[in-house]
Amino acid sequence: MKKKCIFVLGPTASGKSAWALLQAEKYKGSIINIDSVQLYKGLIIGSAAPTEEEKRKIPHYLYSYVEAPKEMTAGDYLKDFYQLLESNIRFPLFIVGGTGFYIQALEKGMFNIEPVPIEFRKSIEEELAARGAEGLYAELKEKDPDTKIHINDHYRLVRAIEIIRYTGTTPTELNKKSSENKNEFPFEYIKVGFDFDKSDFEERVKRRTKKIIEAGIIEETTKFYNLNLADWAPLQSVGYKETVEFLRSSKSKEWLFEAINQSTMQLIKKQKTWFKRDKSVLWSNQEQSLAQFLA
RNA sequence: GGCUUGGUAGCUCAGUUGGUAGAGCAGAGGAUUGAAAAUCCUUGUGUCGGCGGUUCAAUUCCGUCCCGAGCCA
Repeated sequence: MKKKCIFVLGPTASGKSAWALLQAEKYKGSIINIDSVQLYKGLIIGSAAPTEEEKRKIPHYLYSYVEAPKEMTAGDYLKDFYQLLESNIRFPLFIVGGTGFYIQALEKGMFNIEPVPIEFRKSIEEELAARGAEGLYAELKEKDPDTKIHINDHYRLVRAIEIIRYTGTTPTELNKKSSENKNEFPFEYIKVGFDFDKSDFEERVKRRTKKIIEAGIIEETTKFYNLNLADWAPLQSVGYKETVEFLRSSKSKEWLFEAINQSTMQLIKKQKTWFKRDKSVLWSNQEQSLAQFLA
């Protein structure tokens, strides 16, 4: 039988994990995480990562395994993913999560350049801080006239300059090459999506936020906060960044609830925008689609 | 009751030496190739508390009333 994969995607709080768990049991498959926060060890409550009990039922991979202060990148994720596939894991694979960027990276690959040394980026960032973005942006425009990067998007600006200076080629060029090479995902796959209307999400998110706070996101965050890890990238994510602020400035628990609630709704909106443009996602009759695909 | 002060966009507030107003946040839409739950872009008509008066013209000045805050009784 061919090895098959099912991407289970959608905004946060859309019920994809629960569905995937059921289906993985039914088809005796396994579950792989594709959520950029659930990767980290110790960030369980705030990211609504699966519980130990859930993980016992079905093999789960790439959950809670990255230890602070390590920070993951999409490239690291790809590496870990393919390394995992070298071991003997059960198919069908349910790849579950809401990080569109990672899903895209798996599906279409990423251009293959060697990691740029940190000093490289550091010097560019210093240049940016000292002299502003104009110079760097002019350099980018000169080398890569078709760039879509905005001058205010400093993160992408620095990354583009780093690529240009280190590799001598441009992001646009690399992009073209990688789409010609088509490093496609090596298995047969479908993508099923889960989604709700905004008003339904409002209800779900309120419940989720309440649960997260009651389950102890404050305690969870405090552990990292006390280790001076407030700047650790994953702690900038929804739920944790609000809790860090809560710990820093004596805000009320009501404030925390509202803040997490709002950020979660914003996250959902952004995730919807990401998934909307992927026309191959099956948004309805997920179970039939799955049965058909696995038949 | 008197004095002071405030009432401007859903929220917090700028501002207009008189020519009907603008930021941040929120909301809406979008981008997204190693931070992605991050980062960035686009998007602002609202009886400028009510009613009167002065004026060619009032959100701006004057009067009065309503609501909030503070102080004094």
